[in-house]
Amino acid sequence: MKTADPELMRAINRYHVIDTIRRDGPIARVEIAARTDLSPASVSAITAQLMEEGLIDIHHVAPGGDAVRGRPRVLLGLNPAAYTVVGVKLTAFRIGIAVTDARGGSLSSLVLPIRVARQSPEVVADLVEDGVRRCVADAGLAMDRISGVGVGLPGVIDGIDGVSHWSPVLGGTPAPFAAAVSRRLGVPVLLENDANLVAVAEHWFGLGRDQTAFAVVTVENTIGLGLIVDGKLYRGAHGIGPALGHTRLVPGGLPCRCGLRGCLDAYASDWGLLRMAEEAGLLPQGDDAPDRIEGLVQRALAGEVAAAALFRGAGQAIGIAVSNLVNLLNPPRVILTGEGLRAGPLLREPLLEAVAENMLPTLKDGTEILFHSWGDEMWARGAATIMLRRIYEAPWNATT
Amino acid sequence: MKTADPELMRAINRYHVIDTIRRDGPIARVEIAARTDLSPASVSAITAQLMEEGLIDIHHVAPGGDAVRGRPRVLLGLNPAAYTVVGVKLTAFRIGIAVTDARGGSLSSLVLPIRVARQSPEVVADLVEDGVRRCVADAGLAMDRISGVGVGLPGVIDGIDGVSHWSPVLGGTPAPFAAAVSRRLGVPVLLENDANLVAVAEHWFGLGRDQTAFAVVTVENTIGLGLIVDGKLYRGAHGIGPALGHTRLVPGGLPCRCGLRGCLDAYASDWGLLRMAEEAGLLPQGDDAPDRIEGLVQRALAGEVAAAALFRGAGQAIGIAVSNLVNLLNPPRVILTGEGLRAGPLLREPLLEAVAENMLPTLKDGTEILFHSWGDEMWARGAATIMLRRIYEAPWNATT
DNA sequence: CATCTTTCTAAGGAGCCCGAAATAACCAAG
DNA sequence: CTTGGTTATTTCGGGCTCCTTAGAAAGATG
Repeated sequence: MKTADPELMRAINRYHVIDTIRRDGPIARVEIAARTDLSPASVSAITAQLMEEGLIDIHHVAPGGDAVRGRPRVLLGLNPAAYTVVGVKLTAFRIGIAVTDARGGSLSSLVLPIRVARQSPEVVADLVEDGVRRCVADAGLAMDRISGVGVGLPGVIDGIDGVSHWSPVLGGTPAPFAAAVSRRLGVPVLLENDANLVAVAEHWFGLGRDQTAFAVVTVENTIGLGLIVDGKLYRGAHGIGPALGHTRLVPGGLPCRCGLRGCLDAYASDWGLLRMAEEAGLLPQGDDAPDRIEGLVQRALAGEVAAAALFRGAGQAIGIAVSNLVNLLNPPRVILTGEGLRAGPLLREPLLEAVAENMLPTLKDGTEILFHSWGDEMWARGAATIMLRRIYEAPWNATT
Repeated sequence: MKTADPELMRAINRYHVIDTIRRDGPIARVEIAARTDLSPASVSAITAQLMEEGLIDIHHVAPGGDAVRGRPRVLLGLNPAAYTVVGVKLTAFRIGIAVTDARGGSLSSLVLPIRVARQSPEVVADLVEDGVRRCVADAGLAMDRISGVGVGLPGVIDGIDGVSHWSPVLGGTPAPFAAAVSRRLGVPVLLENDANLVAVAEHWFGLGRDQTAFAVVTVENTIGLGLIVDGKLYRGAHGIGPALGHTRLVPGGLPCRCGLRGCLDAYASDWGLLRMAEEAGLLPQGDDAPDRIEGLVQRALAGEVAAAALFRGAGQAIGIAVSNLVNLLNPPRVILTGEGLRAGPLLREPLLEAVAENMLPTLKDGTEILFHSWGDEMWARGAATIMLRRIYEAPWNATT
């Protein structure tokens, strides 16, 4: 057990300072002191050390608060150049890679349109290695400038040990993927469920910046869930995070990849939509090429009734799952995101209706449901963020 | 924001010491020092203060650890007499009251067999007042010896502000019940969802003593859920805890008290069982007197097929909900408890089958499902515990 | 140049932790 | 009964960080 010694005290105050700078952008020392209740003297000492380490830097000098007189405030901000990290996102169809700075800004990016799911984890690790080396070179950097790699992928992922227990991308056998990639690249690698990754990114850079607890639902090839509780990523047993896609929605319903029946995934994920479309004769049997789901979306948006019904059903299913989530856990905010929202209002409206219909009336006032559409850069931030978390991690986690 | 100063440091270490004493029973100072990594000097100082405050006391003197030589260890334990609190449990049929000491030991108890649900919150507060005064007198104490009252009841309860937003006991209009009782008795009153209360009690005194995260499912007049995450009670928005009873199990299924359809409560709570029994012609229409559900249990245990089917169905429904909970949140341990388990194996077996059938195979190894049957004294401990939590609360919650 | 605000530096004081030494309590052998 | 060995607990001094206060330096305005 970590005891509380002066070192921890320093670490806590240091964390408060960094966190304030992160949250409230470029900010003057006096202002930090006011918000953290630390004395200006302490803030000065801490920021001096942070600057020496390169974690923060001087953004610019601005005239004082209300009055324009007096010595101008020196605004401090996170130093983008403090760390360079690589974000990797694995989906069934592609490997996305981006090199980002410490603020989540993208230095270079790369997409490998590869059907990852048919390859063994060792092969995937090889592909990731090649892609990362390429992308780092594109950014004009050497590998030794990279502080770490964050890999996000759907499935049951042990983010602490870096093991994929079950994933549509890496298969059903436990794969120590983080170690595999780390061995190849010679830098630390963190593996994380993609929804967790998004949750952390939302917490640092997105709609969760000012929140201490919220839920993120990702709608993609699978339906994922990330939870921030008490400002920290929620993990269940053994480092495995939460999952929404395999809640039983319809007992004895459609079969799902996981071997169970009636999962949300079978009704609302890309995978499930394709299965249902095949079943309904809308699509021929086939593999899961990315253009198939795109085609289905286009047909639905163009007004094809049967296709539209699928997306409406998916929206409703997600809506029920979200309302269950709200009834169960009552998070103050739920952020919906992911490529699966591409069907737009077609999916969104039945989703919101189902939420309204199934949420306990008592909870309606206290819960926000938000949509957040991301560009490609945002998941890279997410992957980058899980590296940053290592650096900035709140110290009192360590006390138990 | 609370800054980290020496005071916080002390508070953290003090908490670690108390927590170690709580967990590992009567324990010597050297042993505390070993487990907390604090120096013997610090442990000595902290325990001296705790003894002065009366929170802990000397249990007895035992010969040293392995060898019998040397100065004997002085074993320290929580002092039962440190605080006296009253636990109150409200259900639809009765008010249970117990006076307990700081270790959860019962000094006196009382059950008022009153159908609480038909009375207004103000009347219920009057009844609680009378019962508490009686029970405290029975214990041979004066009211000014009581440090506080903890009230547990089912429903959507804001445990921070002490407001019942929706409850089968206090109705659907927000009722500031904690304030109402506190005004009458002149002592602090905490209101809490009964499942939260049980979760905290399990954490302090029961099957969650050694755990830092687990879930408690209570099966009674309603199905409740309490979550301990990171050693703390999980609360959603606005102090309202989680709830399992109103997850949608069967879309468009049986109507539930909450106004929705297909809730778990409609299938597995006492309330739902009675409704289904009436529907099936097993029972005449009637109110919810406690003997009705008891009668139904007896008939089922005696072999009446239709009645038994109801309980099997309830077990299955709970099993699905629990597996959803596990698939969703993956808590390392789930503790099932409550009077609703009175049907025994009749309910338990289909429940465990449904869990086995619906849980993601990957999670099976990491999740324990336990049953914990309580006597009446245990909920009183629960109610008492929420007072204790005030006293012992982990200090680093305060830093954000 | 006077004024004003921010930032830095320095000194004094308080609380905590830790290590070392002292003390306490008991056992066991002589 | 005494004395030495052994382990637990307490006491004490040094060192760390924090806070406050005060003052000086920096940088801008008027």
